[in-house]
Amino acid sequence: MGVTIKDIAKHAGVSYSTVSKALRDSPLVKKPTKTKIMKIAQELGYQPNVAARSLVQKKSFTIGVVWPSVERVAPSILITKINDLLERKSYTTLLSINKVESAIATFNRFQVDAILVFGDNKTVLSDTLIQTTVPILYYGLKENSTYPTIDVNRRKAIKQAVHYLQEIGHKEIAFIGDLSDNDPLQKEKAIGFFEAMNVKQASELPELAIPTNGLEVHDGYHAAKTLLSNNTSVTALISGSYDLTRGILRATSELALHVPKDISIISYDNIPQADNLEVTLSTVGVPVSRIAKQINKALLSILEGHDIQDHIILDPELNIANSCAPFGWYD
Amino acid sequence: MGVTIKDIAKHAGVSYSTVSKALRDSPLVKKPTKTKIMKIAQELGYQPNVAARSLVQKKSFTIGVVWPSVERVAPSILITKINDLLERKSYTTLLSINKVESAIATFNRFQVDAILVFGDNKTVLSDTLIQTTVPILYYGLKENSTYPTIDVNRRKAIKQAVHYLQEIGHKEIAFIGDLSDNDPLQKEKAIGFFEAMNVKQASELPELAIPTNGLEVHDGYHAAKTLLSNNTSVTALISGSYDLTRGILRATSELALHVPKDISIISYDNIPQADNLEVTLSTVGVPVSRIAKQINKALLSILEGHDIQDHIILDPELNIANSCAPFGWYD
DNA sequence: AAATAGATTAACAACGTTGTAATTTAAAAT
DNA sequence: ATTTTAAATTACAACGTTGTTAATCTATTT
Repeated sequence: MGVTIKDIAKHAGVSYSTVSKALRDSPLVKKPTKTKIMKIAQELGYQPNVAARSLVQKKSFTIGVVWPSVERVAPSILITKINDLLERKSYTTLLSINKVESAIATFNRFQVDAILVFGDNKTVLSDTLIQTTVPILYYGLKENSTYPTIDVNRRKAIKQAVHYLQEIGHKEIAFIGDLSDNDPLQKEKAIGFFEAMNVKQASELPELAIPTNGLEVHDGYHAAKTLLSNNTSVTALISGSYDLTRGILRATSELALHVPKDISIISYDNIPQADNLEVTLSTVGVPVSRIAKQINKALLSILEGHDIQDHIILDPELNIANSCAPFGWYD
Repeated sequence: MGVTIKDIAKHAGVSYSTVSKALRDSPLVKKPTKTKIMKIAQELGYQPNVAARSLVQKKSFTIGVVWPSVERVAPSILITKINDLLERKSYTTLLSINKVESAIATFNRFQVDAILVFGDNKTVLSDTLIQTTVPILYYGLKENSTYPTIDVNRRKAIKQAVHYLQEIGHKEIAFIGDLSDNDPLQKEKAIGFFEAMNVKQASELPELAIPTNGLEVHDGYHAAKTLLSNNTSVTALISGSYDLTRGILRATSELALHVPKDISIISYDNIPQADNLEVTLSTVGVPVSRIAKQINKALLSILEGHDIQDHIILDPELNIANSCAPFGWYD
């Protein structure tokens, strides 16, 4: 069925080992023969057989990505970027949406050169449970992994937001986000808020820590609407996610509140601005592009056989745009 | 590095070909030896090498899925289901998020047994452009593919919706959806509406064909709000997508309109009900589970070497729940 | 006890590729 | 013209697995 180097060899009247070398652009074969062989390969539509190649080379130039939760949007932007970055180094990425263990087993059988696991804040990745000869990199909650891991400091991000707002004079700062104990990822953000506000838990800030039922646009809308209809003393708002923020902005516009004149808003976020909202958002978080670069770097370092630092926690950055104003600025 | 059958052979004191047979559960090897070998394989953590196996068998028990638009939610539900279905037949699916051509090339090199391409209503899949020895199945707009294809009859779906509403007495039926020419997928739905209403284009139904700017929740909300605030003669609504419907329902609830008392709503849809909305939605469309089954069937048939019917267009079905009431029912 | 059939196991080529060693060819130096 | 040296090509083993064929072993039958 498929065209092999032997077929090319016959057509070119050379040995198949010459063909192999020619196609890999080895200096061991003369230019003219090389070009002749290349041309024939082209014409025959030759595709190198990965199975055969990786069998002898023990390398497949492929990265396996374990991605158990296809539905989430944020990681898909990340994976796209990483894919692009790796492609430039002539690596191919292959995704599996199976359960972590079975995905890792599959990738082992396929002899991928490295495995990148996207953690979904539930699955714990412990080296005692997993059998792999392929190096693994984990992107997700550091607490969930005993492998080299890249994580994001969400707690610090929200703290930064609080401090920034305080610096520009705000006192009554509210946080809208998932305050439940279910999602450790979201919880980190809440803790960041509590710590920055010098309290231990939500109950100490009943009017400033606003819980949502979920992370959808509507949840933000709802929370903001109830908050802003009741408590008018709040001058600044921190949103736990981009979607929540979109809902919040819809609420403010319905209530005829101007951002940042009537209220300052800063959003947790690490995805590039998708919509064109009325205001450009001030945000805090680690930009996806930086996460992608970091993962890429770690991956390449692993591929070169280096041992990498076990846990890398990325520091968030403050991105000041137009959705915050100093307290009293418009008075 | 990895454990091979030769390692197992040494430990067991048998030849490696016996090990191979034992692991494949061949009747050519005795029970006791078989179990002994199995046990040793277990202990050593043996993982069969796909490269070697597929090299000799010319089969990899793997399906390559080309998935250029990771972000979209609908296909991810589908891919998950297909993955599950194939897993039962001991096939593994591997996704690529690269461009169609390069993804197909990759999968050819990997010698996958079949390729499933998810069309994203832009990319055309023409066999004159693509080089592959691996059979391809296309899921997407039939117009975009010269390969065996599975598509969904969106036009018919909307027609069904109109007819159903007419049957239960409605006359003033509006359609909320993307009416632009950009997205051929959405356009099919609009055409379905026009045909069922016996007109040629949107301009003939200025008050019933309501265009949206996009397909997000908010777009549905906006369209419904303007429509229902102005034209009160409309008694039934067809929504072009599930997200739009969610927006529409928010609008009706804000306008204190009761569904289905004040207005009947039927939604185009082929995803399982995600949210628990106030009413259970009457929908029309091909259920994902059926699409998944169909794709699975086609795939398996291809894998067995059968030639399959070139284009399969799935017929939508009407799913009657509680969001529609006969005209005048509550009078 | 010898012959024979049947059941197990072992040997080995093959899959398509690469890297190394061996060979041939061409060029340079005598 | 012959040897030496370098360049270009070829031969061949190896990667880990499977399927086929050959070689053992073990009962059975005579």
